[in-house]
Amino acid sequence: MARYRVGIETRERILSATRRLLSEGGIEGVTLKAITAQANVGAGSFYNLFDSKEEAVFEVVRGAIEAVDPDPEGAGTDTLADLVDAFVTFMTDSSPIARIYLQLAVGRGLTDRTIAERVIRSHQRRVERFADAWQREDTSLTPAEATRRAQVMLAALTGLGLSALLDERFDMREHARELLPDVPAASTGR
Amino acid sequence: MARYRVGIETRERILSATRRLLSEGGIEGVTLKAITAQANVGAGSFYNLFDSKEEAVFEVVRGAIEAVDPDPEGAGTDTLADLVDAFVTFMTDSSPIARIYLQLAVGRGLTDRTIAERVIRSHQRRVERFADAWQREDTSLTPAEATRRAQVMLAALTGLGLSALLDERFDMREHARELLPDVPAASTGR
DNA sequence: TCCATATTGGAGTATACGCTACAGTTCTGG
DNA sequence: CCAGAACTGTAGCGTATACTCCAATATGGA
Repeated sequence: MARYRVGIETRERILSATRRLLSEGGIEGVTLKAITAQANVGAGSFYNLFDSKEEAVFEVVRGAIEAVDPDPEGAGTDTLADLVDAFVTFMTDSSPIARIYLQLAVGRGLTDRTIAERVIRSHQRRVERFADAWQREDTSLTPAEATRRAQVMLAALTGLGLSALLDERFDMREHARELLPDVPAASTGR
Repeated sequence: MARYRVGIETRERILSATRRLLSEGGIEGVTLKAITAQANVGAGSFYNLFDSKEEAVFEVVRGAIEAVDPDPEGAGTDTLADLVDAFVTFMTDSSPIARIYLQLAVGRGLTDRTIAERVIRSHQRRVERFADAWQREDTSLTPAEATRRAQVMLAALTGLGLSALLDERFDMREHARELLPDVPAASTGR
């Protein structure tokens, strides 16, 4: 089912509309009606290009996550600080989309097996990247230990991100800094 | 509008039904129809006793959280380990209800101001309890530092809990132990 | 040019759900 | 025992939603 050019363009238009609605009105504002109105497209056209509304939403969220990746090529050159920074940036700068991400991961992931697996997989990939970076910085670490630490660190980041999204006065970057192994000043115990 | 005895009993019946449905079918299974059928009650009776479906759900979740509180009297005798343990127990043992809690906190909290404030408040209370316990165990800590640590610790616990709920193979208790300040030489088993 | 295939719009479908109106029944304090 | 308040069940209202159907039209490779 090769696409014609117009179809591809319409697809882009739909994704833009979805992204915009997601950013401005949260996940609640994204109804099929809203998307098709915003994109100037009929419902039939939408379903000619997407299998479901969720597919469009996922696509947008995926794009937002990729946009802050410090090493999109997978060259293995990212540091722990880079990765933490990327996570914090995603949570604070693209906060409307980060909200959606958490709402999907938690709200739907805890209910829907398929989504849960999707979330777990992407989470594990992230854990691996954190663990790799950690080992690159502290070569004395065993892989198992690095993974364990990465897991706890990502959990903490997720929790901090949640706090930040719920309470905008919460300074996520400040707290996230403490998670890094060697803090320049104020040595935090571990 | 003082309640009659029958009304109070009906209320209990509705809460039991809600709790049961919540545990067995998750938040999706809890429709008004399901509740009223399970409780042998008409919709009219339900709304005579509750303002909304949510009220009943909140009530059930609140009860489940209180049930694992290591110091329900607020005597100030709970240790950090107690608090962590209670959190882990809530997440793992009452996992269906913990799921609901997170779904409400995240799914609705990120959308609905009222719910967000509710969640933030209860979160702050928990942070304070963790910080107090931490100070009791390490009297050299300043209140600000204790709070900061408590915040990060709770964030990590929340994140770990999320992992545990998404992936049942994830051993939350194991990871949570690492968060405590002084690990007494990795003693396995409990 | 031809024509198989892709695209389009939007009215219409199916359905689910929270909640209410209301008339009849039960409760309970005095 | 009785008056007024609380309680009860049923029927159905109102609304919102994702998605389908299909006839008409556009596209672009041969």
